[in-house]
Amino acid sequence: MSNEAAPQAPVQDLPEQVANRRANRDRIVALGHPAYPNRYDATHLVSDIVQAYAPLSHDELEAIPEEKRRVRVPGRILAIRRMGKKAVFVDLSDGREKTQSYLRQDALTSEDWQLFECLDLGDHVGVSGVVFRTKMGELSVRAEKLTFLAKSLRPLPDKWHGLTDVEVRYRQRYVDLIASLETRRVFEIRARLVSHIRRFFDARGFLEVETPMMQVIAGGAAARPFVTHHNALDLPLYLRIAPELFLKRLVVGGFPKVYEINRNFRNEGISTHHNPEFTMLEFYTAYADARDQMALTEELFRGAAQEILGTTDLAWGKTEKGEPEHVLRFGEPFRRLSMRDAVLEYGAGRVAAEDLGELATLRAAALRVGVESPERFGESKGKLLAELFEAVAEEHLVQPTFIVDFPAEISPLAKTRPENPEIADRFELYVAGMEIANGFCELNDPDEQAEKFRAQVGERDKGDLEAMHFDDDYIEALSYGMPPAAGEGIGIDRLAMLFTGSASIRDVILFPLMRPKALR
RNA sequence: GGGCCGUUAGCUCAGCGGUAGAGCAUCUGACUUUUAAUCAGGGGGUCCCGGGUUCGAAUCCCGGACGGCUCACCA
Repeated sequence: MSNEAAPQAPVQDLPEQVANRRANRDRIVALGHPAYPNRYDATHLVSDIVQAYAPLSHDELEAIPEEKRRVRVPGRILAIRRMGKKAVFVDLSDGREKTQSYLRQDALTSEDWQLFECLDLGDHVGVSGVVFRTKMGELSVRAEKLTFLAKSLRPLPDKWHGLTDVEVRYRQRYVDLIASLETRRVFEIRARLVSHIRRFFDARGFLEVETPMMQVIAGGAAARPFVTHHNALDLPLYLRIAPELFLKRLVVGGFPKVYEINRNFRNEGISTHHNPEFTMLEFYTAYADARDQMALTEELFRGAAQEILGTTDLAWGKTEKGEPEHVLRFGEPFRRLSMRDAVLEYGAGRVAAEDLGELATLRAAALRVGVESPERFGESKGKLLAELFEAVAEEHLVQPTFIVDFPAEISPLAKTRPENPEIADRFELYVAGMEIANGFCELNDPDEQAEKFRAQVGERDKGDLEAMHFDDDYIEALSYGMPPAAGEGIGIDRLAMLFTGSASIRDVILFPLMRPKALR
């Protein structure tokens, strides 16, 4: 903003309400008040007043000496109800709760009354006075002194309908937050979720770490990265698509339990389930396998729901009547289903067991369920099975379900089952038709890992932009010996969607990526 | 990227070929315990942008911008 000349429009050219507010700000300054003072000596926030005094009746309040219920409370003005020239009710908000203040001309100095005359909806003020109940029973602060705290130069959204323009809600989240308690609730729940996760892992002896977000090789997942450049080193760098390979280096280094909660960046499409930057929890447990991680995951989700929402039954979706379409039951054991069985169960009538054996029959089945040009997945039966799964089963996995027994071909960082080298010891958790978590027993044989990297490089040479690079340094790390370990990634944004009943990932990200409005 | 839908006052919306409207907000006036306060009156518009059709376009057609949903891709 500072590099462009932003000429201030003449007052007469401003929108009417902005011009009025600027004029009021000038008047306030003329009355001797700073327009934007540095501090206010508050005794209570609005919520503190509600908490402390709401339980008390009119008589109980009056029984308390006035000097014991004298407060100084700051807040944003959300409503002004004038009762003639000499009395007025002003609603004050701290963002969370509201309380009203009763201003009488004869209880204020004439200077303070003049100040009141210059106030607009949205301004911040401090009210000093005595807590009481009106004859309508409303908890109020009878103002004795008024302090100006900050001017709002723009009008707030409609007090009744709020802000419904989705675009403005995302672009100007601060306005959304002012206007919508529900939006505020979503982000409070998200914060409590992250906080719960930290406490959960800390309590179990996991060490929270931070690993590079800028990487020379963007590894640990199949995705296209963002590219950037370090000037002093003249070095191309990638924003990470996953922390995985660094976290496992730490397991090699002797931290048997580590976790990280941080941003990943993937240069791919945007949708109701995808934002280019998203928050991922990854955690690694030495000496554990996929089965152990699944148990830990159930425990984490169940405890979080109980603590944050007070129930393990989560409402999801809305019917036409406005009732929840589903109740996600986190209290019951999560179903476990092999990818193969999921395809057969949800593709019943379209896909049969004998289709899954040969390349040709897999391709035919894929075509039948709507996968376009299945030959683009090459000769990989594993990729075709995964495609079938996504086409046929994914959207139906509403209740928490672990999909297990992934094809080894699409799991280049995972160990295979001891009894079957074609099946990875891997799982993904699906809830509400979304992939929420992905975990597996980590491949720790450096030679086998090198082999799988080479196969990935082969895929990349054939044009798969999401195939992995060969990471020499990671192979070297493994060659020092990594204990058996299982790892897992959990998408925090999607989990927050489940916990808040949000249909779009943009509703749980404060500032989702938006295309710039216009380049001037 | 494809399809469908949306963009009108600060906000929420109506108007869909014939002089641009309502509620809230704003301004003026009445009211010293109201709470979506009430009552009376006034002001406020690049109808997203650019073309076209028409005597006449917010409205119809074409192109574009931004957004939502959805399909494709992904986590």
